[in-house]
Amino acid sequence: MSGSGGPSEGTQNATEESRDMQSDSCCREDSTLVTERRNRSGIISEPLSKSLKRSRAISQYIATCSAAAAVANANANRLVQSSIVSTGAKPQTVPAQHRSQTGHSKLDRGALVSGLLDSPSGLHLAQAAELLRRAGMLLPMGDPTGLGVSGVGDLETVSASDSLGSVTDFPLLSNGGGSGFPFHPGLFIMTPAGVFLADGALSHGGGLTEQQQAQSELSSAINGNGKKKRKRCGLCPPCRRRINCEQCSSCRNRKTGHQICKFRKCEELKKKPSGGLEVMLPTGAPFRWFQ
DNA sequence: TGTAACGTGCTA
DNA sequence: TAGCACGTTACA
Repeated sequence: MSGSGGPSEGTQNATEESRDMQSDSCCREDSTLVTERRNRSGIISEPLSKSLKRSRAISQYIATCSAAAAVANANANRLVQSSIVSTGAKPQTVPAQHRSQTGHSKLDRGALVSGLLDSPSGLHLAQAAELLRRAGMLLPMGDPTGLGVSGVGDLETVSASDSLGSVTDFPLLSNGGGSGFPFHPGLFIMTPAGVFLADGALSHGGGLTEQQQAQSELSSAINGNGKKKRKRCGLCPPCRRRINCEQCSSCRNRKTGHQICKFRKCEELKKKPSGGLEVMLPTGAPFRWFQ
């Protein structure tokens, strides 16, 4: 709005920034870039520089970086397909191109698992998984990527028996072979802030302290009436970016704008909180839990 | 207590 | 509808 740099400059900055973002957050942890000012969070305030001259559109950047998540999703597909069967959604095959260009092997296990949980629909599957993990309730170790799909929406307690007829609608939730998810869907409470465990769920296992912690977060989310501040997903390319461009309006107006650098703005937070129960499957197909 | 950053209303 | 400004929240 200030137009200090002129429109064309802003565009170029964006593309240059994007190029940098690609190399910075996607495939490497290049410490050579981080010689600039850092805040205590490790965020670098770095003016756009010559290092950004080889650039590409942010959309390209995002597409490329999303490949890492795509690979993770591909792994998850096998597991999610059983759910897809009940929804009619058609699985997609991740292009081999994505597999070859990701270089995501540097991602640690946690990030990979989180990637599997990441939902482009703005839902907080990663948060839900974290809560589950804390409560010692995540899927058996034999299959760390064995994740069910879950959806969030307005504050709502979900009863699978009421809405779905039976747990068989959730193949991954079936405890039949000992590798399924051992909890009834009705034990979950879905809120705009994420998926949480309902009271009874925590009595099934896990350390008491962590149960209480998860329960506390549950209460917090509920008492907040869904108004609780959303947090950055930490998984999307912008979130993984650690450099403030110092050029965008948010950076320039940081003191008054109180906004994060536009290039670091979480993709999930850009979206409006979902009001429905629709989630995006790793296959890219929308999936509505109920209705 | 300071900083970072989300939510939201206002304005162009 | 996007961007800005301000209030507010979260966290170290």
